[in-house]
Amino acid sequence: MTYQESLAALADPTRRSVFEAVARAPSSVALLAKELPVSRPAVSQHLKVLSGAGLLTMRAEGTRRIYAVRPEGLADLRAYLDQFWGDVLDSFAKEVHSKGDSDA
Amino acid sequence: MTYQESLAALADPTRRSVFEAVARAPSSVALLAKELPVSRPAVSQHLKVLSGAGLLTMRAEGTRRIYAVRPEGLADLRAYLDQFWGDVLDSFAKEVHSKGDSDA
DNA sequence: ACTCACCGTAAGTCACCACTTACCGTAAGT
DNA sequence: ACTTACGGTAAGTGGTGACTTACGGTGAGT
Repeated sequence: MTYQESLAALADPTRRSVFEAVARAPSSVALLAKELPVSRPAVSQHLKVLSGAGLLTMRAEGTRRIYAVRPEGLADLRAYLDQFWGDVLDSFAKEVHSKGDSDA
Repeated sequence: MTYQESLAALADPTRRSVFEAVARAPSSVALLAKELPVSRPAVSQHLKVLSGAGLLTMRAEGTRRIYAVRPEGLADLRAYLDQFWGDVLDSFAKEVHSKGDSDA
């Protein structure tokens, strides 16, 4: 149901980098900010968006917040894309019928 | 390789509506503009972006341009998402090892 | 040849968003 | 108790992009 937010979240290059880094290995905010060309608050904001889209989960560890990928978020997005396969195949079938003559 | 553009293209709600309409059935620009709450030029611009991302194909039919979904574009996006499953599973494995004690 | 429908592009405007600096709260170390 | 590291939020700014109207160019019908 949140595939819209997921798409919007992953559309931004920097935010996608954040997501990819977390996917490689769960990490803290400061650590992510160190390996990315943006400030720590920027990373924090991106993590908020990604979490809001259901793509990440957060776990507190002292003052650190460890972010990790939430597989269900990825699954939702995949399901949205897969939904089109049927439509596309139908469209192709109709195309063939309206143009081709190999009816039977 | 164009999954970045595909994500950016599908991130916009209106443009996603255009894509979904085309997925239901290949259509012309004017026809799409009729069923959407935006002007014809806006639709035309969206179609340009979607085509540029490799998500749509175009076929001329007189003065009409019939747009249809390009399955490979969808496949590329799916492949990008699937790429993370391995990473996520690895992360989980490491998480278990660093926290759990059921080693053997 | 004229007209009409279809469509892409140019130019301009407005809203949104990614980023920064500054600030404040909180948990751990000494 | 003090200091230090960590991180979320507020406020302000610049750039990008989605939309509009206006225009030009092309193919089909008469």
